[in-house]
Amino acid sequence: MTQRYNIKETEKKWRDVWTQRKCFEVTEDTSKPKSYILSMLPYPSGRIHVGHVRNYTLADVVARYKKAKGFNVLNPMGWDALGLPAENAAMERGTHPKDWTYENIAQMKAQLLSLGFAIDWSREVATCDPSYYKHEQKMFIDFYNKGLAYQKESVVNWDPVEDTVLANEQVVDGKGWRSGAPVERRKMYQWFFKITEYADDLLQAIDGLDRWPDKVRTMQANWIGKSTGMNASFPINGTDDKLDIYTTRPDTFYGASFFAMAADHPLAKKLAGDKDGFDDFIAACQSVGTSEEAIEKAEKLGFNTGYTVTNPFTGEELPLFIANFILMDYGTGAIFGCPAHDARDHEFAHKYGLKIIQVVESPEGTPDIQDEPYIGPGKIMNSENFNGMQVEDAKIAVIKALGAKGIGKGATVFRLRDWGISRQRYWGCPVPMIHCKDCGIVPVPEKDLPVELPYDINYDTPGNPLDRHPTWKNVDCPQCGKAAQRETDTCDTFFESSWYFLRYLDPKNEISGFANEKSNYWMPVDQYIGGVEHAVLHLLYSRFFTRALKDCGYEVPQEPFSGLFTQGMVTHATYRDSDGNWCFPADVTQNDKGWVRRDNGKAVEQGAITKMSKSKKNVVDPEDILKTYGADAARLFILSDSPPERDLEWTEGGIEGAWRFINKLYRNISDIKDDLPKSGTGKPEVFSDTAAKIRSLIHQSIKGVADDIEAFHMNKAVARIRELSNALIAFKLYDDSDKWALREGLEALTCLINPMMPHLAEELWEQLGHSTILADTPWPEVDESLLANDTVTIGVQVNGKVRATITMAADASKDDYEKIALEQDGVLKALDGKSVKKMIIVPGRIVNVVAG
RNA sequence: GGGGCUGUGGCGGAAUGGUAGACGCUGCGGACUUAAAAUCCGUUGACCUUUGGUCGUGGGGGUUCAAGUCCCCCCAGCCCCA
Repeated sequence: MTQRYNIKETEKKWRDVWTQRKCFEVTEDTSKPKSYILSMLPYPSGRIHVGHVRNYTLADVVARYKKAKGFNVLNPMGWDALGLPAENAAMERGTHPKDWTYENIAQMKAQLLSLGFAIDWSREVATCDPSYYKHEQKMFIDFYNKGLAYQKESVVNWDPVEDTVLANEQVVDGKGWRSGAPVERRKMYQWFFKITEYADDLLQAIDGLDRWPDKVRTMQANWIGKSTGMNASFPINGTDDKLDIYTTRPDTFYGASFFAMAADHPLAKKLAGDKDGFDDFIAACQSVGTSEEAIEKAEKLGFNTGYTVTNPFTGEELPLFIANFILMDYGTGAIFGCPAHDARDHEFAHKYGLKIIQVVESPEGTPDIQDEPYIGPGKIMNSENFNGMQVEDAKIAVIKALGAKGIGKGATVFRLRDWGISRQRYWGCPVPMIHCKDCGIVPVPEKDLPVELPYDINYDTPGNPLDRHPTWKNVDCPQCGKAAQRETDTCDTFFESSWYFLRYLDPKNEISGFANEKSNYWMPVDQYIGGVEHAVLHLLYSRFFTRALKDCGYEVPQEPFSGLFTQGMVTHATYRDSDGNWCFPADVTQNDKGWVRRDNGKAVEQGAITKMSKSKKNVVDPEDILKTYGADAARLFILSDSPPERDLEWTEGGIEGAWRFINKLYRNISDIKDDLPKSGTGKPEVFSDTAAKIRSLIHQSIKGVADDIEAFHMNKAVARIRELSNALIAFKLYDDSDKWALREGLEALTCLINPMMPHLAEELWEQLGHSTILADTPWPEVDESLLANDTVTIGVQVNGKVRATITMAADASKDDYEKIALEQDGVLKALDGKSVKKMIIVPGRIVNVVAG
C-alpha cells in the first residue's frame, strides 16, 4: 500500500530528534579536523526572506556534507540586532527599539528553525545584548590605548530638520531621505578607527585569499585604491606660505596650467578669505554632499585666489585656485592641474579659460587635445629633457629631478579613509568614553563595562535620545572624580559584525570576548557564505579587525575568512495592475486572458524580473512556501537549476517540481523497501550485468555529488541526484544481486540527498531499516574500481562533423577504433569516395576522419 | 567614463578543446479514471518533402583534425566604482 508523505509531521519529527540529540552542538575536538562554516548574520527585520533561505541553505549543505566527511563542523547563527530600522519603527509605531528587536528575533528564529538547518543554536548571539557589546567596548578601549581609535573633526552630512547626521546612502539628491530637507556639510568631532594604518597590508594580503571570488578581491583592491605619485612643495609667490601638492602624474608638469587646493584647505581662508565672493563660494562647496560620487558629479567650480605658484620646470607663473573637486583628506589637499591629460582638469580649464598644453603623445595619432583630454600611455612631448620618454619612465625621472632639488619626493596615497564609526543615534553600542573638563577623554574603566543603553528614552523631539537623557550622560570622571559626561555617540553597526564570528566561539564568556584557545582551535573561518553586497565594507572591516585585535594581544589569525562564497540575488517577476499599483505574486493568478488580480479580476501586466524588493512587491514569503511545500522542497528548489553565484529566479513551477520529486522518492522507496535484502546483508560474489552497470552509476554519483558540493555546484549535484534516482526507480529486479545493488543504491541516494533534504533523508533512512540517524552517518565510501565504465560511446566525425556514434570497450586499441569507425554507414556515406587523409583517434573521446 | 560579469531550445540551465542542449520546468500526445487531480508512458532546438539531410551556442573574423569553450574586434544586458 502506497503511503503518502506527510511533510509537516515528518519534518517536525526529525527536527525534534536532532534537537534532542544535540546533533549540531559542537565543542573543540582535536581528534577531528575542524570546519568553521559561517553565514552572514541576519538583521532581525521580523521575517526571513528568500535571500536568507538561500544563504543558509547553502551553508547547511556544506555543513552537513563536511560533517558526513568526518569534520568537526561549527555552523552558528546570530542577530545583527542594532541599527536604524529599530529606531525608525520606534518613531513610526511608538514601540521601543529593544522590544521591537527581541520580538523580531523570536519570530525569525521560529522561521529559521522550521527550515531544519544544522545550526548550533546553543551559540546564538544577539549583538544588542549588553553581554555582547560589553566585550566590544573593551576592544574599543584596547584600540584607543593602541592609537587605533581616535577622535577628529570631520565633515558630515547634517540633516537640519531631523537634527542628525546622515550616512551617504541616506542622502538622496542632496536631501535627507526622510525629511527631504537640503543636507548641509558640517564639521563635527567623530570617532575613527585607524584602518589606514593597515592599508598596505590589507591590500597585499588579498593575494593570499585564494579561496575568495576574484570579483571581491578586485573590489577590495579598488576600494583601498593605492596610487603612487609624488608630493612636492612650492612657494606661493608674494607670501611666506608653501603649497604642498600631491600628484599621480609628475610626468605632466610641463602641461600644468593651474594649481588648486581644497575649499577646506587651511591656506584657503588665509589667502582669499577677505576676497569678494569667497564666502559664497565656500557655501556653494558645502552644499555638495560628502560622497566622492556627489563631488564628482557636481559642476567643477573654482575661486581664483589671485596668487600664483611658479612651475618648477617652465618657470611660468600659474594661477592658484580653490576648487570644489579637490578633497582635503586625499593626498595633501592640493594639486597642479594638467588639463590636457586629466578629465576634471580639462573641464575646469574650459570653464576658466586656462591653457591646455599637450605633453603626452597618443600612440594612435594625436587627438584634438582641446576637445578631449588624453589619459592613456604614450611618449612625452613638449617637455625638454623628458621628451621621448614613456609616461611611466618620465614619472620616475621627474620625481628624481625634483628630489635632487629638494622640493619633492615619491609618495604613496590610498583612497581608503579611516573608518568613521560615530553615529548620533540611540540604538547602537555606546562609545565607552568619558569627557572630563580637566582630564580630557578618559576611557570607562573595565570594571564599569558594559556601558549599557538606558531603556527610558523617547523620540518626542529630533536628535539623539542619549544626548538629551536627563541622567545617563552625567557621570563622575574615573580619573579625577569630578563631574563629567559620557560620550553620547554610538558605534556604526559594522562594528558588531566585524567580530561576531569570534564571539560564536565562546558566546557565554563573561570575562572576555572569546578565549584564545577557542580562537586558536576554530579560526579562521573555513567557509564564509553571504551576499556580494558586503564585498567591500563588512569584509574589509572584519579583516581590519583581526589585524587590530592581534596587535592588541588577542590571539587571532591575520585573515578571518580563508574561504568566501558570494551568492547571487533572488529575483521574481513583477506585476502591475491597470491602475499602476504593484501586486504581490500571491495576489495575482493566470487565466486564459493572462495575469489578473485574485481579488477583483482586473488585468495585471507582468513586468521585469528583478531583485525581490518590498517596494515592487515582487516578494514571496518563505513562510507560505514552508506551509505548503515544506522545508525540504524549498531547500531543494533553491539549490536546483541556478548556479549559487548567479541570480535565482523564483517561480511557482519550480517549487512544485521540487515538491513532486520529494513525493516521488518517498513513494517509490516505501513501495520497494520490503522487497530488498536486510540492511547489512553480505555483498554477493557475482553481480548481474545490469546490477554491475547500476553500481557503476551509484559510485560515480557518490563521487560526483561530493565533488559538486565541494565546488559549490549545487545545481549540478541536484541534477546528478535526479539522474541516479531516475535510474534506481527504473531498475528492474531479477535476482538477488539486483536487489542487493538496489539497496546499495537507495542507501547511497539517501546519504546524497541528506545535505539538501535532510528531513526526507532521515525518514527514508529509517524506512530502509536503519536505527541510526543520518545526521551522524558518514558519507558513503566510493568503490574506485566501479568509477570507470567498461564501455564508452563516442562520436565519429568526418571532417569535424558527427556522422555516427560507436560504442567501444574501454580498453579498445586505436586500431579497433579505426576499424569500427570506418565501417559505419554514416561515415562511409559522408566519405563518398573521398580518400582518408588522416585519422584523429582519441580513445574514449572522439574519432575524426579527415578526408579530402 | 573606468573595472568586472553574463549572453546556449519556449524557460532555468549542462557540456577536462572532442556526440551541444545533461537535469529540470513548460507544452503536446497517450494510459489509468464516470470525471478531475495525482501518477505513469512517449515526445518537445529550428528548417527541409521523406528514408534522411541542412542549419544552430549574441554578431563578425582567426587558431585547430575539431571551438559554446582559446585569440582579436563589435553588440546587448547586469553589477561595482566613478
